[in-house]
Amino acid sequence: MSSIQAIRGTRDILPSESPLWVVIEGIARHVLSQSAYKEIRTPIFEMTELFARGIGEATDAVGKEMYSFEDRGGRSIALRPEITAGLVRAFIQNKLFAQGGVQRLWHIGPAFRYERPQAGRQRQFHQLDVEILGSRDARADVEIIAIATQILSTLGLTALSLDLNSVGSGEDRQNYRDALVAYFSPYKSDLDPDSQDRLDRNPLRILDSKDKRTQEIVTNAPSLLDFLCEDSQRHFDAVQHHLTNIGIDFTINPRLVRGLDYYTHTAFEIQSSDLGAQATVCGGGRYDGLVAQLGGPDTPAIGFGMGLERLVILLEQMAQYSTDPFLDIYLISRGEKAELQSMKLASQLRQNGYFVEVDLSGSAFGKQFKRADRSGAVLGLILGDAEAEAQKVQLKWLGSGEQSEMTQSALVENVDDIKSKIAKIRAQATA
RNA sequence: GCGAGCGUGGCCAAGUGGUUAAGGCAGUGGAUUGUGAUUCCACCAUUCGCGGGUUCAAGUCCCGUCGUUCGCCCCA
Repeated sequence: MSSIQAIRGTRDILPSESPLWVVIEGIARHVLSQSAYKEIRTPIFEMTELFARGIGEATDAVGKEMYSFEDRGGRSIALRPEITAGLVRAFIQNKLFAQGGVQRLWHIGPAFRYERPQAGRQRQFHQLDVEILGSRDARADVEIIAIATQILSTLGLTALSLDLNSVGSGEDRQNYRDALVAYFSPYKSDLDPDSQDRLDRNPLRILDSKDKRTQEIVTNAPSLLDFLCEDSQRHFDAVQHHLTNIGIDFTINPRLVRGLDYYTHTAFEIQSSDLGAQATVCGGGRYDGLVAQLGGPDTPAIGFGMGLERLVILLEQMAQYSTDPFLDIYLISRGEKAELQSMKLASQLRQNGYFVEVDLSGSAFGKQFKRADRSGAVLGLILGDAEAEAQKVQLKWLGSGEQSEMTQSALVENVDDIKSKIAKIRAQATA
C-alpha cells in the first residue's frame, strides 16, 4: 500500500456520483438566471489578510481552520475558507459598484477548512454562494431566502426547516454581548468548559450549548430580540412580513448566531434532520459593513452559502435522480476492416446527434454483446467481416433482440426513423 | 485540537492463537473461431493498512503509526 492517497478530508467525485452534481448545478443555474443573477468566478486562494480582516481573526474559520501558507514570494496566502470575502474583494477591485444599482452575483466552487472530517464535513467542500450587493431593502433579504428555498424545493428537498433571526446592527450586537457577559459571569463555574471559554471569546455561542446544565442557565438569559434598536426591529419585521406574504414558513430562533463576524441584521439557516450532526444545508445573512471594511464604498449586502456535499447526501438518500448513463447506440466490431469502418460510422452517427459508444476490446462477439447489453444502449450495431465487405451493418434492438440489416449509408441517412424508434423504446421503458 | 469505533482482493465479506486465508459480486480466458442478462470450466490475496513486540505458532493478542467512520469544538 504505497500508492498515493487523496489528502485527508478531500474526496473524488466519481462517475457514479457526478451526474447528481450536474443536476444540482443545473437547477441552481436555472433558478439564478430566472432571477437575474450573474455568475462570477473568483480564485480559490487569496491573501490571508483578506480573510483575517473580513471574516474576523477571532472566528474559528480563520483562527484555527484556515489553510494558510507562504508562497515563494514570501506572501501569506490562504485557501478560501468561504466564498463571500473573495467575492466582495472582486466586487471592490473590479469596481462593480461603479455600475450603480444592485449587483446580484453568484459563485460555485470549493472552499477549504482544516478540520477533522466527519459526516457532511470535509476539508475541501463545495458551496454555492449567492449575494445581493447594494440594497438595504428588506425585500433583498427576502429574495435571497426565496432563492435558497426555491433551489432546494426544485431539487425535491422538502423536509427542511428555515430558522430566522436578527442579530441587529453592530451596536445592537455589542450591547447584547455586554448584557450576556453580565448575565453569565455569576454562573461561570456552573457552565460547561466550552462555554466558560466562550464567555470571553464569543458569548453569543453559549446560547447554542448542548450541555444540559448550561441550557438551564440559558433559559433565563436576555434575548437578543430585546436589544434591537428601532430601525433593526423595523427591518426584521418587514422581512418576516414579506416571507409570510409569499408563503415561506420560518421559525424565529433568537439563539441563531452565525459564526462569521461580518453578519448584521438578518441571519438565517436552513436545516435538515437527515444529515447527522451537520444539519445545516444553507446559511446566510446580511453583512452591511463588510464592503466598507474591506476598503470599498459603503455598500449593504446580503447572501448565503449552500453546502453542496450536504445536498448530495440528501439527494442520494432520496434516490430520485437517475445516474444511468444515457446511450443510444453501442457499436460492436471485429476484424480490421470492420474496426476501421466502425470509427467512421460512429463519428457520422454522432454528427447526426446520436449518443454512441464504440467497443474497443476487439474480443469475441459474445463478450461484446454482453457489454452492449450492460451499456444501457437501446440499439446495438454489429460490424463484422461480412458487413464490412458489403458496406453494411446489422441493427440489433437490444431490448427485443429483433435484428435487421441495412447499408451503412442508409443508416446514416435514416436519422428520423431510427431516432423516433429509439425515443419510443425509451419512453416505453420508463413508463 | 479532543473522544470513540473500524481497517482481510476492484466491491461485499467469513475467519475469535494452530498455519493450505472460505464464499459471493465484478473482471479475464475458454466451452460457443459472429450474437447478449442462463449454464459449465479455469484464472483472479506468497497475504490480512503499515511498523514493531509477545508466542513454538499472529489476520486473530499488545504497542505505535497511518487511514477511515462517527461525535465534540465549529460550520456549508
